[in-house]
Amino acid sequence: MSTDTKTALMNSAERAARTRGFDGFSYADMAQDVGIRKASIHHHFPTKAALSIALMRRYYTNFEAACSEIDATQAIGGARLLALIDRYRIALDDGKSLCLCVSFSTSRESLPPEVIAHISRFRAMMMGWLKATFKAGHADGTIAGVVEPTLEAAAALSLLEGAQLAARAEENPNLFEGALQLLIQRIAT
Amino acid sequence: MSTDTKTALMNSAERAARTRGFDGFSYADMAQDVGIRKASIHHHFPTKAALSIALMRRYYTNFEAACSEIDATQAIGGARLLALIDRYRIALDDGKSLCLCVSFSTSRESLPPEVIAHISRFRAMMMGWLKATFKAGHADGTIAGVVEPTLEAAAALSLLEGAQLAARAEENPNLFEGALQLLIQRIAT
DNA sequence: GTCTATATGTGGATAGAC
DNA sequence: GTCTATCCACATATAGAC
Repeated sequence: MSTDTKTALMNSAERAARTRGFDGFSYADMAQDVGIRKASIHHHFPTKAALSIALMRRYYTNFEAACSEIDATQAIGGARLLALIDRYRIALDDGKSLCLCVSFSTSRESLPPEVIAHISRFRAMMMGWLKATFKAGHADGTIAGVVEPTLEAAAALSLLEGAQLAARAEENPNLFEGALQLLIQRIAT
Repeated sequence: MSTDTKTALMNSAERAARTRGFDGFSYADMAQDVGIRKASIHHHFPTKAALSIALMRRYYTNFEAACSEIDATQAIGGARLLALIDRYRIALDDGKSLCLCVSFSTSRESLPPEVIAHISRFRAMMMGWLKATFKAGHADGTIAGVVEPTLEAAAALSLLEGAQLAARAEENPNLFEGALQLLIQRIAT
């Protein structure tokens, strides 16, 4: 099926983008990874800009679905926040990979406006989810010391992304844990 | 003087690396920026790897000096932390530029081992300085709620870098402010 | 130290056969 | 949908004149 090749290409590209940055991988890399010729990739993604848009779109959709699933499976604020932290931890892949958003932010100038817009949408979505989660955690008493949910959300998002970056910088997942310790300690289990 | 050209090249390269990433600029860009031919750059920096080492070295030295200067001019823990935050704010350049360390972390695979080692050294230096600063701020009562300085340092460093990234993602310095609000509120002035 | 000229590789992208 | 072949722009890097 042709869909399989397209998905395989996107998987390869996403992994590459998140480990080496958008400017750090080429069609040649994807071709070798997936096992087709690089010219064939253009049939699925005419330009690299188009590929970046598809990647960002899929990433957004998946992440939004993951947040919804957390809400559906976890009723408590603290548990929800822990689940999100866990997702960022897994995305880190032992210090080798970053959130696509983080990776794309550095390569900003190489990306089409549509991707930039999508990054904003992604961040807005995360901010909204985090704000609601801190509010819930404050209400049910499972997150300590919450005064202003909006400020908590902004700080938490930067902390999560910064912690990923720290771990990536030294390819050491322990740095992610260390950076998040204080936040995790505020959560009652 | 030849030193001036070399410095001009490093300034151009640092700016480019911090705004577009290490894979996002070329000798051609530097040549145009500084006003010499790209072949001439190789006289000062034989390879791009050598350039990256020189950039990281200088960045480390400058930042360490800045931290020392903060210690020399500010006696209070809270004031020191505010001064550091200010330095990160300035480095952000209205959402256009990142800490060299942050930018280099994403391009990890394109960099020589010596630069990777230097990034670790940079982070260790910052962690040490932050830990001492939180300790001082706790002792003199100018930073509220400090329990474990080491954890505070790890969280603060990730927060600072993540906040820069957030602001860079949307080229909006307000996001840096928003992410740091909670931390700043803990500082007595 | 800077230049022109050039080597050599690789980037993304296209044309057209199968 | 995938291939071979090819284009063109640009990357880092070198040789050698001035």
